[in-house]
Amino acid sequence: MMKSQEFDWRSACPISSGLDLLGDKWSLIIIRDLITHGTRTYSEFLESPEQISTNILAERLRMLTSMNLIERVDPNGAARNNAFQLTPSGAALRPTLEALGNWSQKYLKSFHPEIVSLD
Amino acid sequence: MMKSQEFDWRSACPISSGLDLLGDKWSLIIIRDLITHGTRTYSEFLESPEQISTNILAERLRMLTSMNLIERVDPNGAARNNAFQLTPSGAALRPTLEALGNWSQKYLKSFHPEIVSLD
DNA sequence: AGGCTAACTTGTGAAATGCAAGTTAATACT
DNA sequence: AGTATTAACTTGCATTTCACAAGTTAGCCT
Repeated sequence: MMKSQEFDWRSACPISSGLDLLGDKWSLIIIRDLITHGTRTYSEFLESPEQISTNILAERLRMLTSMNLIERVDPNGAARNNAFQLTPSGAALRPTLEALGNWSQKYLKSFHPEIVSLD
Repeated sequence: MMKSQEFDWRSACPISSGLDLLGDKWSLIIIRDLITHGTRTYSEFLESPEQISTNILAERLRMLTSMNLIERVDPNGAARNNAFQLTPSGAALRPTLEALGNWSQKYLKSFHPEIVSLD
């Protein structure tokens, strides 16, 4: 188990620091789902086509919450049906995800023909 | 060993597809070094403060080359002192990295006080 | 109050990563 | 020309992360 406040940053570079936090296959998928849908419950995240597994989802939700990128819609409510939403700092990742999505559309089509366009 | 042409894409979403390729701790560090320095040899990559290990570096250079994001400066030359450079599609990742760097600077300072500003 | 189900946790095997050492071949030196 | 040096890797093994399946807990509904 990892307490996210005590991260091991590889360097002082902002890009590498961003990757220290979000440079894995799942964290930004969670952010994407929240940008797309506004709020999302635990089981709604599981329905995304990428098929995250339950332990990874739980751990990422914990870490994203501890880094204040996401929060419960009802902070004091019980977990059941208590969706997550982006905080301002999580929502501020939108330009990064848009840039990545645009890049992928443009340059991955030849490797991945089924890739869809963003609207 | 992985032949990058036969990637397992998790979905048709451009964001998840970008992360399938680049969503790890090292690929975008290599791209960053090339954006910053123009060209970089194998041993120059090893000097970056993040300290990639040699096997991971070799594998990532292979896969980024196979996906046409980077290339040798001298495509027909021997490996020794034959630096890498970005192709147009690799260079097109610049806006994504800038967006990520800007985000990190703004929102990670409280967790990582030593983080430096981009110029 | 009993059953259902959302939100997890736990256990175990597989894969990715990190670390140290070894190999190869091009260049530099004498 | 022969030898030493070193850049660019590869290999083997320990460690960490991840995936998959199953189990647990606690709200909610009737």
